[in-house]
Amino acid sequence: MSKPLPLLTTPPTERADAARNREALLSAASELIQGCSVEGVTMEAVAAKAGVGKGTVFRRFGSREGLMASLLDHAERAWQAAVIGGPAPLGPGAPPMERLLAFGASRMHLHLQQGALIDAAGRTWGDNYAVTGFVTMHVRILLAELGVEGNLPYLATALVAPLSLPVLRQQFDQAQMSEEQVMAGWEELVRRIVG
Amino acid sequence: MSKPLPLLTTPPTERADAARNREALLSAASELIQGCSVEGVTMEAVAAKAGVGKGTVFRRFGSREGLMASLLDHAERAWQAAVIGGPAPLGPGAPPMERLLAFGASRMHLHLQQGALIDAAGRTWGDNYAVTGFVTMHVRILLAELGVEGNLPYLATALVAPLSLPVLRQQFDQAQMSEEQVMAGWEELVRRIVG
DNA sequence: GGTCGAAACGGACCGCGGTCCGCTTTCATT
DNA sequence: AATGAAAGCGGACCGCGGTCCGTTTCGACC
Repeated sequence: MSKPLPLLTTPPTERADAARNREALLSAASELIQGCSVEGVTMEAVAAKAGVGKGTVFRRFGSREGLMASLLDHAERAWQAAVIGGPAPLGPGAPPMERLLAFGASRMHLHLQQGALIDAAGRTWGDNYAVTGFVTMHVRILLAELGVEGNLPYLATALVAPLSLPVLRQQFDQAQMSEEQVMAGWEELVRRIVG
Repeated sequence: MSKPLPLLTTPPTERADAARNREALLSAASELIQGCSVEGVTMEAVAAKAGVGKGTVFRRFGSREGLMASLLDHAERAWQAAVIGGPAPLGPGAPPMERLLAFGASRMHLHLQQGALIDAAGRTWGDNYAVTGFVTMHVRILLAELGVEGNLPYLATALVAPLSLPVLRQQFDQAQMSEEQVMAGWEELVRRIVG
């Protein structure tokens, strides 16, 4: 019996040992970050803790930024799953405006929680289309459900932009705002744009 | 005759040789960046071109990011001067809405022009209050002149956020937007917020 | 089970950012 | 002009991110 059409399964299959090492490295990195600060974690330390050579880490993740981005990816997937199929109001089921406000609060907290990791991942994460694309698309759909008319792609981007880490930092550290104040400001922005 | 109240002149005076070296280093860095890409310019190369030791560069600017931020500072000062006292509509004299739209276009172009430098300066630049503070304050004042009511500090931040480099990159590289499309989107955002 | 090509591995090696400390320069004071 | 102390200087040195290439391991096929 012929094997089931390789092209339909997983064309560029990852070797078993490679997959094992990827998991070991992600776990090792995760644990080391618990212990020290993110900046204090070196690639050599991660490799050692995972029991592999340094070259392997770079082969798997390309760079330090790539490794950090992979760690963020886990949290991001969980968050996206909560948006797509989790409990309301973040997930489906609540009215669009409630969902939108829940989205803003949730996204803000995610960015603050993962702040150090986001910094460490740099543009490898920031330019990740799977992230920015999903987020703006979600907002865009909610805006459509709210009956907003106009340039929805741009408006969605404009709503997401003030939730970015640099902006949040500026508001907390320089403008001395509290999380509640930031969320209140964002809600006002939303209501102005929705009209 | 006593010297003129040191506390009122320049308490932490910079020594003459130090000032000379600062200028030499900034010039050297500037010229090297013309020749190579920003990432290709090393601190040692800057030091060598300026005819000083490597330690001096770090003494003056603290870090590579600090040096890059100092380079950006020149362009930023010129831009702020144009906003404060340059020709309309960016400078004073034009109606607030015209000034605001000119501001957006000008700021966008500045970010795009200095993109590589902004990346290289990292948070040393991004957390610079003299920059974010000036920009949001300017927008805030224009919004006030336009009779906008509500949380002006937040609205100003929300208008500035979509002009940030990561957002612009996302729009150009991922969403395939042209500069005109981005500006049109921003203008629509402005009109919605101004009402 | 044996064979073979491709993929993965590991650690020596390199370049750059950043630090450190003994030496030199500046300049206020006399 | 002499002087003393603080500020500045320079380059050897360190650690980490990233590369390279000879060796090892996997797994597809016989």
